[in-house]
Amino acid sequence: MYAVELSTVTRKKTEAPVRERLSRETIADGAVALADAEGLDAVTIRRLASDQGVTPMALYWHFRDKERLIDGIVERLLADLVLPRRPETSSVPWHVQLREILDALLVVLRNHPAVAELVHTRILRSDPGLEITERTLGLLREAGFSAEQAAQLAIQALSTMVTLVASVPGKQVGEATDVQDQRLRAKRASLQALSPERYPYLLASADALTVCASEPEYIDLGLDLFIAGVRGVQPDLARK
Amino acid sequence: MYAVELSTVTRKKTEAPVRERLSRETIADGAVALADAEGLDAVTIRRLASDQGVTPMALYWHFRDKERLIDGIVERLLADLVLPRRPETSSVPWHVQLREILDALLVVLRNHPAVAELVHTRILRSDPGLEITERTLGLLREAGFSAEQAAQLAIQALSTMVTLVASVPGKQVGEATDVQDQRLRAKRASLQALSPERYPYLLASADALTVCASEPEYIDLGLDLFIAGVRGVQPDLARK
DNA sequence: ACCTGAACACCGTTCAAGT
DNA sequence: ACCTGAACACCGTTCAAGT
Repeated sequence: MYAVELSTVTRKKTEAPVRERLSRETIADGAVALADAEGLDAVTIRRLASDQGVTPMALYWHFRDKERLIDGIVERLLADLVLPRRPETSSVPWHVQLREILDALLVVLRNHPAVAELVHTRILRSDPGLEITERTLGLLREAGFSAEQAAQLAIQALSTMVTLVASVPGKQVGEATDVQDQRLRAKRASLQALSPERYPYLLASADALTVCASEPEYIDLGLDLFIAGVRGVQPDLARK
Repeated sequence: MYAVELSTVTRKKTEAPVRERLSRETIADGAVALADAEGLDAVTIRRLASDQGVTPMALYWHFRDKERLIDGIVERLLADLVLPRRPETSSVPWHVQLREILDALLVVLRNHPAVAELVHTRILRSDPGLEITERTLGLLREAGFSAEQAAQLAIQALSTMVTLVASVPGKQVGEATDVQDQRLRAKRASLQALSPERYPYLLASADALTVCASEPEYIDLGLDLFIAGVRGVQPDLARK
């Protein structure tokens, strides 16, 4: 693991001859950029510090510990969230509005898929996260769900979106293209080597299980699936 | 982080005076037990070795690296998977069978929620994993989905089950009860401190967002949701 | 207010050597 | 075949000190 990092990665310090001041924002931005480029594992305190041309301990003035730094990353990510305006008439069905809201979340997650998973446990720690949860809960209540059901569905909505972005088959951020090709080739081959008697369906879907032909299609299907699910479990009394 | 571990955890070595032989199975079992007891973060090569009364390097004779060891954990977990028999008549609708299969997966995941997330990228590396995927694909094809759609839905089915178990609100494996209480109290308080004008629905659902009143209910809702979703996106021609 | 230096207690892993 | 010892290149974090 370390060996791979050492041999394939050249540490590009982004330090200017004279460094600009550190701040929570520049650190978090650096972390997002690093994750996008080399994957989440590359995001360490020491690496972030060295990229900024600064001692690891410098970061501790801005964040209490790594956990808070990660909170900062998520906050930075969700800051870009643009929620659709609340419609003025009540003519737009709740499930259409819910889809629009979740789509807005998907947009920011897909901008930085490497850090998407971090959002999972941290939605309620930022303003935009509170906002989107509030809107989601409102729509679910409108659909007839109880406060408790709405809470459970809202949590599942958000984590489904995160999982969706993080589970696109064949994708692994920060992997060199040749390594990725090699990995996928091996995976496909191991599936195609299976017994056709025991695993006919696996063989028929081997390609699609290995790599996603169309990422947008995959994501859209996941969103369709979730919305259809919520409509399917909607309390009968409120159905509309 | 380390400070916390050091102060709250007493390293109980399970070594007998005379150690029994190591094996891939005993190591993987130890890892699962450790994760159950103290959370996934506690599972390190060095800790596992020390628990078995052995040098860290001893593990490298049994597993090429930590990645493979984790594969071993997942294999161990999925070995307990008991799939329902294939019904002999075709009178059982596909979605009922799909539910039974996913329920079987949920059973093993819920046995060891701490390692559930590891299954996500590793289903196809074990025999039982191939088996459940094959069955899932078969039912989806029967429902009228294409080989590609079936693959995408199968992946989402499995990752939804994993996420479901890993996302039960308020749960965090390997956390001392008093620490957990404190964390949840703080979370609830921060939600209840929100502005009632801006966040009326969040306030109404604050408790349910903090901690799960009923875990089985939460999981069941998630499963209902998924099945309803698949039925909702089922190609019209094949609907039955 | 913002950052550095030195130190500590951990990681995963390699390589040569022991039985 | 199975395991140990010593070493390496990393981690996050604390604490005291510098400007």
